[in-house]
Amino acid sequence: MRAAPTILHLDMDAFFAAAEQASKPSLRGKPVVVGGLGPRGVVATASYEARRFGVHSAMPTGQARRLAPNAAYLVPRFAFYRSISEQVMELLRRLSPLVEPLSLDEAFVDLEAGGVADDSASARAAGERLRVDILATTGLTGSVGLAGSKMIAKIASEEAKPDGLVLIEPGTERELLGPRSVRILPGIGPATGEHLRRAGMTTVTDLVEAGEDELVRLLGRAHGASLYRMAQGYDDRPVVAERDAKSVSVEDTFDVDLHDRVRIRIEVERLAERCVGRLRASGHSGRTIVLKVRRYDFSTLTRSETLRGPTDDPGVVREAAGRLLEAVDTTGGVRLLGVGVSGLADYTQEDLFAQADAAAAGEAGPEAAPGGGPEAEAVELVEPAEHGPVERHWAPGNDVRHAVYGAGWVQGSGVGRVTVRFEEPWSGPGRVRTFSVDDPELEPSEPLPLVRGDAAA
DNA sequence: TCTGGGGTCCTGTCACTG
DNA sequence: TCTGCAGTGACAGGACCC
Repeated sequence: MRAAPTILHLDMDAFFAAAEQASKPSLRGKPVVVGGLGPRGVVATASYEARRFGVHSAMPTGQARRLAPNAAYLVPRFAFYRSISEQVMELLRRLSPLVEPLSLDEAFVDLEAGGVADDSASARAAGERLRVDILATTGLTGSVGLAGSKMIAKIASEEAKPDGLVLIEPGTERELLGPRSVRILPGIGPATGEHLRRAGMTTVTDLVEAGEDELVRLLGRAHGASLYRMAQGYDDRPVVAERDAKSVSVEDTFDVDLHDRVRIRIEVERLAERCVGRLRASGHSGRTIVLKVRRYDFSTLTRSETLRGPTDDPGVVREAAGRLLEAVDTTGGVRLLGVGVSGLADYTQEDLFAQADAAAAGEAGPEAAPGGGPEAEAVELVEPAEHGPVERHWAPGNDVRHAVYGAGWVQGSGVGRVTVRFEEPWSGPGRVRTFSVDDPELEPSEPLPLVRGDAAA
């Protein structure tokens, strides 16, 4: 808790949908839904126009289509959003060296560490300047909350949405929180909210009046105690710039439940390979292998196995995941499979053996030959090469370039045809044309920048 | 057309160990 | 030698967040 509003929380407005609208002029002002488009997809982000129809995040896409049948439905383009996010985070780092990203579209900034004067006017000026810079750099809007703690700054940015700034003066937290629903506090989701409601607590004031002992009795030691503090407006969690990853995992939900045991085994092995790919890319190895299975009835179980030492060997992870699968009953069908690795280290058991060998042979210590030699090569993950004619996949929303008509994006595809709208972020709404899916003049392409730079002008 | 994907943290239980 | 206890690590599940 600080006596000055020096914690800033930035939340980009409807980020994925807004990025798509900025990149596709014909979608501006229209309902846009970004998410999984398969039979089991869910909405990642809905534009404010789509929210007016009742569409919101985490809603099944099928339900969204019933509510907003005329909205544009697009698959997420994470690489594109990441590139915009990096620009935004760079602007935040100009404000302060202490920036804590929470996701692609959200971050905390410690203004005190950035030398911003600790008065409300200075904080507000820094926040407003940031919003202007974000709009100029990315063409997108973000909402800013300023307060003396992370919790209140986050609540403030929620109040500020869309495209606004709210500053909450330190000292006024309790009166702000008191009448609100308990759900406003971080860590209270649907289950805890219902638990508290059954105990007769619906507002933050109810929590304060119940007292710490009662909350601990209801919710457990850690959760109860921290909730009691939060309900009183106390939150002294610092802004933390660097966070070490604790686990790496991949999972897939299948369009249709899997029943065939052989197929399930193959999918688990594929997931294990993908997981190790991610693990290696992050420069880690891990000791505990976790298999996740969601069954036909949505019940989820996990099985884990801890190895003697950390590994990043795809064969070892594949075999461990396979062993864990042996112990799982999959009759009835499986809708999701996942493989994860936790207990992360930045070395492997093999490294230790290599070090021991080197020591035994009287060689130099572990600092020798950094990144060189055959070990470094072994860490390279080789993607399986695609050979022969590959069927191109024209996902809705993806960028393309046509030899004659230029830059555009896929509006839809099916029965051997792909429909493309030709427009650029800085053009007006463009025209639509339809091609054969194997038209040689049509190519997938990289996203264009949202704001036209000098080079592009 | 019910319910994604990638994480974090906490709790209870059980086995092992000194 | 037996027993009880406390501490610890592994494991499984649940809740939450974006």
